[in-house]
Amino acid sequence: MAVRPDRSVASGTIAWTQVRDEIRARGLRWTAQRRRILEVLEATRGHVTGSELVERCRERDPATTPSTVYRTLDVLEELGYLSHSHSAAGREEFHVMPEAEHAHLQCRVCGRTWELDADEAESVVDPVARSHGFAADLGHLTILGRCAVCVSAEAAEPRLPA
Amino acid sequence: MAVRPDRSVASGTIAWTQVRDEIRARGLRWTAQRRRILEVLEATRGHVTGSELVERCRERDPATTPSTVYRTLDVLEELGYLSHSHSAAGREEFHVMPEAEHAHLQCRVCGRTWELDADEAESVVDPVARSHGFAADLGHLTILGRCAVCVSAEAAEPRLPA
DNA sequence: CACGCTATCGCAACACGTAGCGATAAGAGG
DNA sequence: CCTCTTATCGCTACGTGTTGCGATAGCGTG
Ligand SMILES: [Mn+2]
Ligand SMILES: [Mn+2]
Ligand SMILES: [Zn+2]
Ligand SMILES: [Zn+2]
Repeated sequence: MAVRPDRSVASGTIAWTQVRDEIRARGLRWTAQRRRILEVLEATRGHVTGSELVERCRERDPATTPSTVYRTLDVLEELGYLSHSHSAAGREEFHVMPEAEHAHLQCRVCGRTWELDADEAESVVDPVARSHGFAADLGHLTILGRCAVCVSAEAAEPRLPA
Repeated sequence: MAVRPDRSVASGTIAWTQVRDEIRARGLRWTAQRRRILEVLEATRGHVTGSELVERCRERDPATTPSTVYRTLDVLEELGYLSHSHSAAGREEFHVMPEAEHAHLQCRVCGRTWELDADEAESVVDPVARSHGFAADLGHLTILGRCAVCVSAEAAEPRLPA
């Protein structure tokens, strides 16, 4: 559904003049609120939650309303400028224009996360593509579990050392 | 972390006398509220959200409090009698004593879900086990995407038929 | 530039959980 | 059966989003 437009800028950076034009071209409207959200996104790297973005918008304009921010994030995701996955807690985490689609690994013990590049993510979902004809949304995928470090820490300390 | 005790009952059924005994053995307490939640779970098949369980408890006792239900669900999951994954919307979905650990496929277009048996789920997470030493939590895994039916429907109807 | 359509806004109410707190009661021990 | 410890309860307030609605304001058109 989400269309990913071509981009002429460095990866990880939103070309906001392009966003503005595309929004207008679709009969949507370029508003001060949307421009502000885009500014915040421009200054954002990596993963962010919606409430973090609301907070950052409020730093620039205390009058910022959460519903406006969340609705704009929906629009931008629909247009392909954002994607999201879910943290272990189930909360949405937005990715600002990831240079390439990637999936995630998150350790439920230490909380650290890793990104799986497109190739590796592809090899993960290959079995379901073959057996079910299922077209997985790689960017949405987060695999929860225990990382190598935490697994071996558990093995070393099977019970509380009395 | 969650310990999965041996069970002598049919799969998909909670042996609530065993839950009671295990709760007491751990210094926890067997209360009327917990018994009621167990009764509701006994009558439940497949996947359920927390709010659905609150609602079903209220049918039996209108005085049911959400926080009590959610806290009990946490306890039962800790003890290994429940597991949860997340729907496309990110909400928790509980599985009552699944006969075997299984992962999920969910179509974001039609909403249907499929269960991946343990073998298939294993083959999905095998690449990350090999390359990262990552021990994935299969029961928590939901792969979102488009099912075979919806993919071919899209291909057949590339644009709105004018 | 003024007009009109309607997308978007802010607000208030709601939904779903979570967390802290003082009161209650489970249940172990005598 | 009484006592004591403390796990659990219900309550309230909070956090994070979502939704419906009436008012506002983009922006395409003449
Ligand atoms: Mn979860
Ligand atoms: Mn999602
Ligand atoms: Zn870890
Ligand atoms: Zn489908």
